[in-house]
Amino acid sequence: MKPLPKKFSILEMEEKWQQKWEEMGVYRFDWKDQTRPVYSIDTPPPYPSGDFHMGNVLNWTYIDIAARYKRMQGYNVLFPQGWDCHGLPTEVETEEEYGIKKTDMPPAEFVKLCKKFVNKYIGVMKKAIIRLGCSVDWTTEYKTMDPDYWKRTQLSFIILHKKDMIYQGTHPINWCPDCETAIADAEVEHETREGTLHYIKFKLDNDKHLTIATTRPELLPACVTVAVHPNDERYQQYIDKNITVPVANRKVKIIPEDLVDPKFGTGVVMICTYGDKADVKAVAKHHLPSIIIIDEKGKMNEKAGKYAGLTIQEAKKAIATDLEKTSLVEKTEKLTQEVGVCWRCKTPIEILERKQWFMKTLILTDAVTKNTHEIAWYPDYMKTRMIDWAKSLDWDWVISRQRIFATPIPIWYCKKCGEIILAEPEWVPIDPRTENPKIEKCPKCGSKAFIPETDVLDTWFDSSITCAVHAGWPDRQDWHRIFPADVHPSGYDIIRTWAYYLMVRHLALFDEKPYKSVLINGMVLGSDGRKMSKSLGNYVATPDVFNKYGADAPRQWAASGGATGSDIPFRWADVEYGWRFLIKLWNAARFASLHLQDYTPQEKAEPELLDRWLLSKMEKVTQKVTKAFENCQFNIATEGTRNFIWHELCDIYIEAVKHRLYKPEEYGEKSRRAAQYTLYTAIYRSLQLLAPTSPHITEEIYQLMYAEDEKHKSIHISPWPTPTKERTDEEAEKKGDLIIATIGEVRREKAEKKVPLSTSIKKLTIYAGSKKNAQILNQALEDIAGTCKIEKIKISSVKGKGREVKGYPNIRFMTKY
RNA sequence: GGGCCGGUAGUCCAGCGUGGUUAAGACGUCGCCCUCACGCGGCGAAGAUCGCCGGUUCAAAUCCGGCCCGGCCCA
Repeated sequence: MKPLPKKFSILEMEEKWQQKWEEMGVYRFDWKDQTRPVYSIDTPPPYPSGDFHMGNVLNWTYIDIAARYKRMQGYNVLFPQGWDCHGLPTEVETEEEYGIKKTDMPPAEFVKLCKKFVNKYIGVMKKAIIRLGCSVDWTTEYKTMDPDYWKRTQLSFIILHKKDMIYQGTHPINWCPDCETAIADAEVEHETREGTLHYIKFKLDNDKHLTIATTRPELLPACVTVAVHPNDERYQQYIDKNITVPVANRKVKIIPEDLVDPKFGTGVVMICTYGDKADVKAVAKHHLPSIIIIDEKGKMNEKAGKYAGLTIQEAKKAIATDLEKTSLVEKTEKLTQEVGVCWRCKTPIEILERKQWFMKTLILTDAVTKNTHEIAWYPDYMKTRMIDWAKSLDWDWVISRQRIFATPIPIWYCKKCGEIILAEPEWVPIDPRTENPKIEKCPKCGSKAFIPETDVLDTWFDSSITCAVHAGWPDRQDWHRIFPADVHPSGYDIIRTWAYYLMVRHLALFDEKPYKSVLINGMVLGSDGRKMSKSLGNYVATPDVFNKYGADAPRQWAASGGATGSDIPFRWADVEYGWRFLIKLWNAARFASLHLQDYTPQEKAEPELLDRWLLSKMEKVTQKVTKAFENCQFNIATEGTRNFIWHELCDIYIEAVKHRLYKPEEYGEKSRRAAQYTLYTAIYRSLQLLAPTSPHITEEIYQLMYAEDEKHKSIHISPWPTPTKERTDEEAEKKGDLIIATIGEVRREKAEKKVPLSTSIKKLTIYAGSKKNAQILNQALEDIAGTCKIEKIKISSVKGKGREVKGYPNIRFMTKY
């Protein structure tokens, strides 16, 4: 056994082990091993923004703790890591990075730049994951932009298409006129903005009029009906009557509609195609026509009549002016309203109708609900988010996007007859934008000319097959061995996207759920209690934390910051506490290492009362920590381990046995051996319990103190301890507690008398109150004397006077200094 | 408006599924101690009507109902 040095550099130590682990390959998944059970993790492939933030730290710490715990439990753990590369953010950031516009060049050129950009940031984030000490099997690394992954994404499209789970259709979709693409609901943000509410007169047939309130007069040409609340008494008489839409000069019917808020404006609203989602609902419900007057660039089209060619803003002004001229504006007022904007460029989104590709997800809702219930959720209540979300969906999933940097849809159209040509499985990966279908001619009409589908797939279409991809689908025959994944880790904010899309896709593709359990992490809050974000100014950059404290300390923060699934604030004080704990552990181990130089674990020892007390507590905490890890209660596991090490082991046990270790000539060599045995055992156990949470320092101490004897290549592949019956000793615990309480009371008296703890007591007389108590105390006479610096102790079994030991009302003592 | 979560000492955060110890721990505060692993330490102390109001119960931070605040997501 090597003595631990007094000082250590956490940063150097961590880097050293990160390198060695990779060299040793201790975290490789063994595909050939048929003996150990498999534990597979559906690691999120992060979007490589280059910023591995504290939220990622929380997420990956949970994952890594689970991985390390399971590995020690004897599982063959698959901890893969990929990168979710595609998407609009990458396109936009690439444009910024290189100062270009994607329309400046051929798509292929632009894709090259995107890849260059992504690869750069993958490098940065990979470093961060390694620096956090994650036990990733890097031989599994993949990128969703690679041809090999395209192949899988496209193959999944082909399979679903053949299963009739994918269709093309014209539906209302969210559209960003600036980015010129469809965007998903999940990509629409809501902002509070000021608008103008126009009160506009709509003429009735009888020369009277109704006034409607709208913030969007430019949509008048798209107005298809006027609605009032069915119970609104003011307007009962007008229901089913005709009314004329100004500007458009079109007669529409007044309909009753529950969605109308009688308190908004005049209680009469116009339904346009489309002003907002409520319009979409109303149009569908009442089978109204749609008149789309805005084009893909956000300009009015020919259906807007004389306003064609104007931008939305220009049209708004022009129409407002025209209304004024004809005295149809009753009044205008300012109004703050929620506007749906593009999350990327903040342009207000429009709802347009366009031909898109959809996946049939609505028909899977029952299956989603059923499977969600069959999955273990940590914490359990998070499952309702998934179920509520699935049930709340009105539309199928729009999977096509009008972008460049994404997986292409493997579809062509026959130029002559319009026949849809779906790629065959063996054609992929393929890019229809640059390659022709691998057939001579159209199977329907025989034409040899094809038009490629230029739309690409939603990025979620890439990342929603990870469970199958991690398992080796479709290349490995045995991929079902590792599927479904044992755990799907995720933040609760993306349950409705990631967990949901994974579920529907795997159900549709394989009729099987993708994961057996879900591990949820909360959001990381800034010190002000709000979700940490750069724009709020409460942001702490991960490298700042790593550079100061390394990874083990922030991992402690992540593990213990709160219950699994709850939000946790980032506080430097918590990281520092973790850091101080690591130093405490180091020093305790160092103390042990100094006293264990002549110790060999083969030697037999006879543990004394306090030794048995500690060993029994050790078994108890092992049970507690094991149970906590099994239930993903990382905070409970961490707190249990810390308290055992810091308080029971360090503050109580070590202090109480120092005299035995330092003075064998006085207390006996046998007694020293017993203390050595206990220290050796308890420190090793502490390291093991802590290894999943703080992998670096535990490895360092293990290698210096234990590797020689315990002979595991790494502590992280040492077998997880199982408590033994012979070490669990209720009686020793009870007796030990009594002794410790007595020692504590003597110390408390010294504190109250304001004498230093080192002051020796000439005589201590304990009135034990019973023979049994006296017997117990007699067994620990030397421990009490040694710990409290007592020259002479007298123990009487009778009840007596003096200071009462807290929690033991029959035990009292008197001291003489 | 809907869904989910939270409201516990000056601050942060456990406990709440299976009601029953002096409600755990940390930060901070206040004493004392340079005890030979550690002052990035040790020993002590003070500090909580467990959001409010009802109910169930011998007994509620914990179960039930209502209310008030706050957060996240969605509409």
